[in-house]
Amino acid sequence: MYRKKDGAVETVLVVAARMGNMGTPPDDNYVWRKYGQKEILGSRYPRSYYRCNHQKVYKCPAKKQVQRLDEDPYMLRVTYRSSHTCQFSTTSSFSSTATTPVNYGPNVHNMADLMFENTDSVVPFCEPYFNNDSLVPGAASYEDSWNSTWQSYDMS
DNA sequence: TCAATTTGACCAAA
DNA sequence: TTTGGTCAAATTGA
Repeated sequence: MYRKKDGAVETVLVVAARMGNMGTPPDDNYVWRKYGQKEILGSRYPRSYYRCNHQKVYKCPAKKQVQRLDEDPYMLRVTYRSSHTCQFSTTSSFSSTATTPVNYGPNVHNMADLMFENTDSVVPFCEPYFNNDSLVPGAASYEDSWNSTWQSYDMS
C-alpha cells in the first residue's frame, strides 16, 4: 500500500528518454530480479516489482518498484525501498565509484509530496550515473533535466 | 541446460 | 471488500 514515512522509501523519477531502454529502467549499481507485476488502480500502466538478485529471499531487503506515469510513458517512477546490503554483483562492471547506492542528491523536491502521498524525495537521474570524476548531484546538466521533468510533470 | 522472466493466484493490509 | 504486494510455477531466451 502506501508507505509514506516507513523508513527508507525513496522515489526517484527517471526519464526513459532512451530508445531501446524504454521499458527497462536504467541500471543502478545493483542487479534486480523481477518478481511481479501488478496493475495499479488509477494508473494506466502496470507496476513492476524488483528485488535484489543475489539475496533472493535471504536477507537483503532491497526492493525496487518501477511504474510509468499515466500521461508520460517516457517517465518512470522508480521507488527504492529498504536499504541495500548487497553492493556487490557477480559480474560487476563497476568497482570504484560504487560507494553510495545512487547519487541521491540533497536536492529534494517536496512538490512531489503534495501530489503523491507516498513520495519522500524525488531525485530524477538520467543515464550517466557513473562518472569517473564525481557523483555530485546538482550538476548543471542534471538540473536542466530536472526542470524538463517537472514541466511535463505538473498536470495533476 | 541454466537462469531469468512471465503470468496468475494467493495473501495481507487498509 | 478492495487494492497492492508477494510467491510460485511455467515459459522463453541465451
